[in-house]
Amino acid sequence: MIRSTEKSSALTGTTIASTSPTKIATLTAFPAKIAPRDTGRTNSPASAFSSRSRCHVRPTASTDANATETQITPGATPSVASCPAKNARDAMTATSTAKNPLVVTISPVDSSMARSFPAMSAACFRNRFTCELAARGYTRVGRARGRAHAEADNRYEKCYSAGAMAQGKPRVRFAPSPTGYLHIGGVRTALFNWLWARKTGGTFVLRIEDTDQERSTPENEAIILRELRWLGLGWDEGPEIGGDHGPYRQMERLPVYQEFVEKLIAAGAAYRCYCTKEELDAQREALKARDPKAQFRYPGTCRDRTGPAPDRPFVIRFRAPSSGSVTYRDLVFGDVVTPNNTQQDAVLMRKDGVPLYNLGAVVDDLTMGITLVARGRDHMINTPPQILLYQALGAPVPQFAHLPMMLAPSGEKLSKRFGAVSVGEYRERGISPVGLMNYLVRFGWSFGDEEIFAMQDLIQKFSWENCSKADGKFDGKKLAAIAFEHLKSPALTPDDAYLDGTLPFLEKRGLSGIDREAVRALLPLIRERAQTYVDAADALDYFFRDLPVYDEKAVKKFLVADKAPHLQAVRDLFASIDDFSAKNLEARFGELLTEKKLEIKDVAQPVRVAISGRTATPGLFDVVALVGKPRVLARLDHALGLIAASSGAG
RNA sequence: GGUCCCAUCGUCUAGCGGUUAGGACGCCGGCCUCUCACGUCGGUAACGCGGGUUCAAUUCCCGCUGGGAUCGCCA
Repeated sequence: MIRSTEKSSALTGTTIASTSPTKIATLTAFPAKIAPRDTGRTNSPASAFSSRSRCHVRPTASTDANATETQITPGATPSVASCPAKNARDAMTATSTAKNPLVVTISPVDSSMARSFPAMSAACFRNRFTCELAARGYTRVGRARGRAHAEADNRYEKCYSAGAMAQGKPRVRFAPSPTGYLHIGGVRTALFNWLWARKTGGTFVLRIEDTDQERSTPENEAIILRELRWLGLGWDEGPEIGGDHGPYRQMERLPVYQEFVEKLIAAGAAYRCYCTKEELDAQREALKARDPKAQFRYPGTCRDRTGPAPDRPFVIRFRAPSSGSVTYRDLVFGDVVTPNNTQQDAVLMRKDGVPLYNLGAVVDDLTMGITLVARGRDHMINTPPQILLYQALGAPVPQFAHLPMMLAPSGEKLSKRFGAVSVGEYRERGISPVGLMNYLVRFGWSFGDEEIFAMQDLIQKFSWENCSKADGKFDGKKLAAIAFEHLKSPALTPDDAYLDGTLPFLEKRGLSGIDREAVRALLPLIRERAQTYVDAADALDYFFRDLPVYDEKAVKKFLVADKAPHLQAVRDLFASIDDFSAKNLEARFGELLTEKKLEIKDVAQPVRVAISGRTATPGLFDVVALVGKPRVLARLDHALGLIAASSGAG
């Protein structure tokens, strides 16, 4: 029984009916309607639910006040329940065990589609169906592939947000290891976490994962903290500022890991392993020699060891389950199912009591109350074993969000080999920090067609839902262009920020003690010409010297003997002018040109070179006005001197 | 090889079953112009392949191919 909001125009089959949801059938009969479509093809309803299918639904405790329209009668037994895919069966089970009536809508849809609803393909219907389940208060475990689900995802996201707010603010973290400079990929991870914390009023925790004692250094840590501050990514809890969940360096938390390891051992989820690294390496080598393709797994020598413990150092291993699977709902990637039989008894803690990554991360995220773990996709493979640890600990599992990877233009992992990968290098190149973050945030995240954002914008607009899943390649030109957009616009980079960014580079050029306000006055001329703060300092250079640094080629080309009379005339003209405003200068200059029957292009370049030392500057009269009469005259005299000297010598 | 993940211009992306497949960077050309820029106008260029579902597939489903991640007492 179909009700649809038909429009007669829709009968043509080309016009789309209203975009408002079109209500459809009473779904008591739902299973019978979708199942029987046996086309005789291989794509039967059952096979439509393959093991690759992504839709999972689970009843939640929610009650849905809106569920008054059309309903699937709870308890209805779907006739496709016998389909081979467990996932699909889960979905169907949700139907049959639903406590609340379900409402199914199709939107938007044209009337012919609504009419043919009973015959819709199982796959197609399943999508609609699960979307609506999710939207109606059912937790869909994971995002389905494809876009038909986006609406539900969207609504789901809102549900989630609301839920998280009710339970308490999100706590997110950035957990770099101080084994090198702060990598721009790491910055992106930090940024996404930071944005989420700021958007939701949550907490951004900074944790230093310094358990790799071989490579971690305090210097590297200091650099990371400094760069994060430079970017404006301040943390709410972490090194140097403390917090209620500290300490925030893993090497200062060793007793915590010890405590959790003991819990795990007591619960039988972990055990002491007395095998030495050498023994295992030898076994690994032996296996590789026998069968290069085979993958070595810990043989379980100490797994069920009985009797007295050997008097030897031991590591702690996880007793990994060999059956079942781990499923988690990634905020970006949707459902991820990983069978446990691929897990092995990984080492959790070294013999010296220092935890390995998975243990450290889980214990810290747990004890620091982290509610959402957002990190690079390269960590995705670590998530199932970490969830297993949470479960072994009887602890709540946080949410996860993985970000697609940023690759070098070659498609390889972004590394030093590619070029600049550390934040410091971009700072030294004079890239605007907000511009850098704007580039980074647009990498794997989008907001319609918008490209340029102020940080406030981003905080408001950011969401996991708009993250993409595909890896991408770093593009330095695009970064430069976006950073430039930020420097160009006073709205995006206020004068004071611009000055803060530029002054250090002026100092590097030996121009220290410069009057901030004097630079401020020049900013309008500079902004649209400087892609970076380095460019800005360069463009500002000759305003702050007695004499500019003369470019050799420019001098050779424009400060030549036959231009000397022009320069002299200009010099005399300028000397006679008291109102040194750009406007007045231009007017008087024009008169001179008319009088001498000259064209501006014959004179402008020599004058420009004489005054700035270079061929490319802002408008000539702006430059003259801002360099100021005394220095302009001095420079013209100097240029005249240069010409005289060279023609005398030549 | 096992496991996991992904797939729209060269690059970053929009797209949520009907679009002349949009924007941005890059590149090319025009305009503006005292130089350099900015700005502006225009051009270039993409749905990996094969099936299925549908009146209609870039979009939903499956397979293939391709790419990536990972398989450490690194993180």
